[in-house]
Amino acid sequence: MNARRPYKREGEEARRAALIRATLDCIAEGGPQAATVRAIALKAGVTQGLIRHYFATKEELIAAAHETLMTGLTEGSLARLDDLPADPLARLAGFIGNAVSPPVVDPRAMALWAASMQLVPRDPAMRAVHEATYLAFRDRLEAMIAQALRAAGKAPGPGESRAFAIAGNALLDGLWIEASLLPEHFTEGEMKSIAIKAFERLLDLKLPE
Amino acid sequence: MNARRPYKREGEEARRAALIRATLDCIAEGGPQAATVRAIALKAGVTQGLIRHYFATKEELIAAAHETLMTGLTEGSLARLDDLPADPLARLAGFIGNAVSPPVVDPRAMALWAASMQLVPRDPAMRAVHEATYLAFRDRLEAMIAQALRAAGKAPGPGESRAFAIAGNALLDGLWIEASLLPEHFTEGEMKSIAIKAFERLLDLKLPE
DNA sequence: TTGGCAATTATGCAAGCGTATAATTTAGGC
DNA sequence: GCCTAAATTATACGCTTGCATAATTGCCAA
Repeated sequence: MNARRPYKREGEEARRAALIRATLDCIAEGGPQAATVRAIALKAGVTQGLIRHYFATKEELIAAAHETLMTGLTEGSLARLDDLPADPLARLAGFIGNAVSPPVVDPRAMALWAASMQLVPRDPAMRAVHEATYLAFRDRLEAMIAQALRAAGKAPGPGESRAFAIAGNALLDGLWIEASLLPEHFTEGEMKSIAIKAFERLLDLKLPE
Repeated sequence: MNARRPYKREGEEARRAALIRATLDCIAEGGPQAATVRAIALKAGVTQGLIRHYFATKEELIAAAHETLMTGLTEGSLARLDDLPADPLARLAGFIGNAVSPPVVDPRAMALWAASMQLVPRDPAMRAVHEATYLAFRDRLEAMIAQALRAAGKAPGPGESRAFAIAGNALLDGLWIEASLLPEHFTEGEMKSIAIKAFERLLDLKLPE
């Protein structure tokens, strides 16, 4: 008579977080097709039935994992801003530097991001999450750009600010992808320098560092 | 007594090409998980058993499809370069405009690209293909930027040209992704205008159109 | 100490998957 | 016009998947 596996009760938050972390690990290691209910449960140290207790469907778990990933990436770029001087130009420069340097630049994160992008066009939930996180990031960038320009006495026109944010966001996205996908083609310092100089020319600003 | 489905014999090349095309269609429409043997066979207008007659395993078919996709994308972008005007400034502007407008901007291409990106960090062959196509594209852009700058009497410094190409490539990639992923957030004209203006400021150039 | 309830495990199921193999049809050489 | 080899269809098998449900266990209140 095999004894039933012993277990510990965990708070709802902790369990959900553990399941999401296990999901992201599975996707990062073997792609979305490797993130089966059984594999996720194994990695999280629970049995598969528990997943359905916290997420009505696997799709729901995947969407939650995507949201966690994206907000994590966004916050990674914003996290160390508090260490920088309040000067708007230094803040913008620091933000740009963070976005194209480790730990934001990371092959694992890149693989997860690519997996998510693939789902966005056909899964409404994923699309909504992407839209929200994309706009949140872009709005932060737009505000920072506007403050930096004002600090330099070059207040942007109404539509100009939006265009700067769209282009700046695209620039950071592209550099992040390149740095994450082919890291040995660039040194960390080079990427940072290219990003800062590109923003300087884009905004006609002199940025510190 | 149901009659057995009638069929036509096709040349090996044609059948392999049809199966690969059907595979890419399936991936574009429903992601890799939708590219099942049965779905591919249905879309190709054959029965599933035939697939194994041309490809020993499904993995082999997927690999062939990815190779076809990547070489097709590379050749497509290189071919479009020849259709552009000879004047360096108009040439660069036209190239930028094309890169952020249909048919280059295309949800199907985006989905396929995301599926490939996902494999790059894990699969050395995919990584090699990506590296080669990325560098080929970037080198072409670098040459066009250098010619445009020279035409405007602003020859770039040695390291400057590389930095412009990396940043410009990142900018185009990012805008292409945004436009493909959230098309209703931008009008075609807006994206084109943003891209051209961003390059004008980045390179300190006046571009036509 | 002990109920009781929610958290967790355990088991089962139907559907879809890739693959194997046998049966049949097509097309071309003779 | 038939005969043969290859192309294609048809069928079946074993496995994995996501999901459902029953059985058990851990924990907290009383």
